[in-house]
Formats: sequence, structure tokens, C-alpha cells
Amino acid sequence: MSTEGAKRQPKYQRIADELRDAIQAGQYRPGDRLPGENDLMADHGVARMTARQALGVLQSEGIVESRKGAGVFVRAFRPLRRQGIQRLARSQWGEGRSVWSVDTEDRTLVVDRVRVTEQGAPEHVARVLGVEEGEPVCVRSRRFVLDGKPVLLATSYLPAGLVAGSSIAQEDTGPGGTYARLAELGSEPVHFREEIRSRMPTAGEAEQLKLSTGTPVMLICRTAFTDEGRAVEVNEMTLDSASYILEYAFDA
Amino acid sequence: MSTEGAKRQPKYQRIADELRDAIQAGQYRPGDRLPGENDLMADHGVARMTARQALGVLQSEGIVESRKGAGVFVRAFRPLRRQGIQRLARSQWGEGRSVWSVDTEDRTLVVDRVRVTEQGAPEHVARVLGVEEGEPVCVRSRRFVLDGKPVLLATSYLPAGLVAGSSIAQEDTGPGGTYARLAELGSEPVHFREEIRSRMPTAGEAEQLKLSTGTPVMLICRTAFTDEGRAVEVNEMTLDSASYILEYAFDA
DNA sequence: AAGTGGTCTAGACCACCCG
DNA sequence: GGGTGGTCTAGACCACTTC
Repeated sequence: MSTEGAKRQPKYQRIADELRDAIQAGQYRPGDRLPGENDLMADHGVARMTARQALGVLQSEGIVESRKGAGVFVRAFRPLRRQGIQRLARSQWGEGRSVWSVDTEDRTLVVDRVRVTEQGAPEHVARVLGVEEGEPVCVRSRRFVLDGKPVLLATSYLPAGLVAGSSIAQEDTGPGGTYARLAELGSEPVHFREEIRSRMPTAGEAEQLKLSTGTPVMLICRTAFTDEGRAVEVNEMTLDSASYILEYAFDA
Repeated sequence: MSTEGAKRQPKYQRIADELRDAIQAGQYRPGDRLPGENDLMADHGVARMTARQALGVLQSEGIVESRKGAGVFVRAFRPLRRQGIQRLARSQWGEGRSVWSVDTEDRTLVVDRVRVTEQGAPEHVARVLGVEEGEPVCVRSRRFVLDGKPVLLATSYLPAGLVAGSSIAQEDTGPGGTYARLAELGSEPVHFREEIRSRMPTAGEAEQLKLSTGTPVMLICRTAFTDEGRAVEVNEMTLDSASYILEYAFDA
């Protein structure tokens, strides 16, 4: 056999560690190609599956990305910054600018695949909106794309009775967006709650967001309340975690 | 786009889908054992590695957890709720209760492995605190454990000159914690910014938080400012995403 | 056409957990 | 002790990308 000393760790881990260190040390920069499976087999005298496993480790850590037929490449991290509180200040959406245009920071975030339907409220949405399960709600789904890469899926739910006949039920909600329309309907949202969690994406999410393996999603569920404390919208968002930093600024 | 045959999918994906559906349908409940590698080989007539790959898919999705020598089990999700804004209201830390006790919600969150040192400010911290890189800062590291399971790592940085001689440089900061001491020093934090991102854990993070594969971490970086807008603390937190939901409530 | 990663087989030995 | 997952080998064919 080979030398005994270094057997404390699995081979694939040692190979992965070596590559990770090289990346951290700057020997490979974002976008660079790493040694492929064949290179690792030759360099380390190891079987195919073992080299593969080593690359799999880095891939599932999200620091590396494989492209079929091309190679394995170092990933970059260049996120957007999403201002959780300022974005919802009245001054932002009262002035005809889209809520979302605040996001962009000079890159262009475009909306894509808008779909507006009416359907029965799912259980968890019904509970938050304070309606019966299955009661009709207006469902607005959109996807947002940045420089050709989808970064955000958003689905909002509003009581169907509340928005009937308004442009909220249309694809284009007009200047100021949904919240300006709600205000005109006498249900101005003034209080918000955002709940955030993170997990690995489902297959469907990974496909819609074109996520590479090893990239989690962040989930934001925002509930909008009127001044009477009535919930008028639930907005469920799914964010590519490699594309976003969330920011909340507030006073003690 | 007719889906003829549907055999375009790899075997391991079909097996993974089948198991996932069964879990979603409630055939396997949290804590239950799934069919193992040998079962899948027999049931589907595939090789070891293929059955393994199928289970690997579910594992990296975080919905399943393998225990060496025992089997593969369905994971549960029972998170804590962390109130991002109310937790920092003066009423919370002015009254002698720890900032963190607000988290617990009747389960017990205990602090563990406190370490307080003085060292040179890392670059990104120095930039935020507005000091020179390498200037001495007080570094407070803690780990928080819930029911025996570590859920949160926190490291905060404060200018060494500011906190010298106060109990902030001790392991026990006394009633009201760091922020109450800062207030006594004339640097009461009144404004906060929290930045949130998510990614897969490093090997070290996975070990310290005892994370099972397929679990991302959430990173919160909080900066605390005085009323003059001077940054007095940077707190970097690493959260087990399977243990936390973050909540921010605010007004338009 | 050559090279790459993606899938798959059929064996093997090990460390670990449980009854 | 028997079963489980963890690691590893040595082959194979395929789809895809790049030149």
C-alpha cells in the first residue's frame, strides 16, 4: 500500500481540502477552471469516483460550479442589496416608481413571467390573511431576472373580494404598484412583517432560478397590514442566495 | 414538448423523486427510517452507487439525514423565531434580562464556549467600525446551544479603547449585557443595521454547529451605531438555518 | 474529434450501530 | 453478529462543449 500516516482523512476530503486551500489562496480566481476529474486521477493516483467525490464536496459547498462537457469553475459572489425597510417607505412607492426598481443599484432587474390568477387560498396563507381556507384569493406570480439570470420568484396573495375590479387583478398594476392601488381602495398597508428562512431549493426552484448545486435559497414571507391591523397581502419570495444580501436598518 | 416515455430522467432521480413524494405524502414522518441502500438495490434492481446517489439527492436537499450504521431518516423542522427589531428595543436590554433570553420561547437556549480576546481588527470589520486595519479590538465569541444542539455562533467586535476596563472585556458582561455597558460608557447604541445572507457552511462551521449535510447557514452581520452615527459594535452571527426563522416587523 | 462531466455497474473492505 | 452507511476501485457508455 501507500504511506500510512495520512490515512486519518478520506482521500476525497484531502483532495477537496487541497483544492479549497488553493482557491482561498487565490491560485484560482473566480471563473478559472480547476483541474478536472482526469487531472485529479492522474495527480493523486485515484479512481474516477474518488476524484468526482472530491469535486462534489466543493460543488456542494457552493464554491465551485461544473459545466457539462467543459470543466469545473470557481464561482463568484456578487450579490444585490435588498433594503428591507426603506424599500417600503411610502415615499418609495407613492411616487410612481416600482417597488422593485430600488433594488437594482445600476444593474437592470427586469420582471418576467407575470401570472395573475384567482384561486382558493392555501391553508397557511388563509390563516395569515384571516380568511377561510379555499376562499378565493388573487394570486400574482412574477419572476425577476438580473442580467439574464433569474434571481427572485415572488407570489403574492390578496383577498379576491378586496381587489376585484382594480388593476391589482391585472398584470400591470400601474404607477406605484399594488400598494398604491390598495391605498386607493382604502386599505393602505402601513405595517409589515417579514419572516426569513433558508434551505436548499426544491427541484422546481432550482430550475426556475437556474441555481447551480450548492446554492441555498432564502425565503421571505412578507405580510402587509392596514392601520387597523388587518392583513391585506401575503407575499412569498424565493431568492437565490448567491444573488442577494438582505438589509434591515432600524432604531432601538 | 410532449413528454413521451419520460425515461429521459436518470434512475437515481426517479428513485429520489419517488421517495420524496412518499415523504411529502406523509408515508414517512419526521424521524422515520427510509428504505436503505440495500432495499433500494433490491426494489429497483440498481447498483449500490445508484441507490446511494438517490439518497444523496434527498440528503443534499436537507429533507433526510443519514446515521452511520443505522439508516436514513426523515428530518424535522422546528425552528426558533428571532425577532430582529423588538429584541433590541431598550426595554429588553435595559431591564437586566439578557438580549438572548428573548429568543427562547420556552425552550432553553444556553451560552457555551465564551471566549474574549483582544486582537487586531480584520479588514472588513475595521472598515465598518471606522478604525485602521489591525487596530486592537475586543473580540467576544460565543456559541449558543438549544436542547444540546448548537444553533448559533456569534462573534462581536468592539474598539478596544472604548471598552477597556469595562466588563465588556470580561466573560460576564453583567445585567443588560454589552449594550447596557456601552450606554454607561456614553456610547449607547440606538441605531442598528443587520445584513443577512445565506450559503453552505464551511467545514469548520458544520462541525461547530453539528450540521447535517444539506443544511445551509444564515449569516447576520449587525452593526450598532450611537446617536451620532458612530459604529460601536460589529456582531457577526452564523445560524443553523434548520433552527431559525428571522422576523422583522416595521412600519411604512 | 477530443475532452469533459454525468450516469451506471459490480465488485470490495471498513467503521459503526443495534439487538 | 449482522446490517448499515462510508469509502474506494476499475471498468463502461453517453451527452455535451469546445475546437
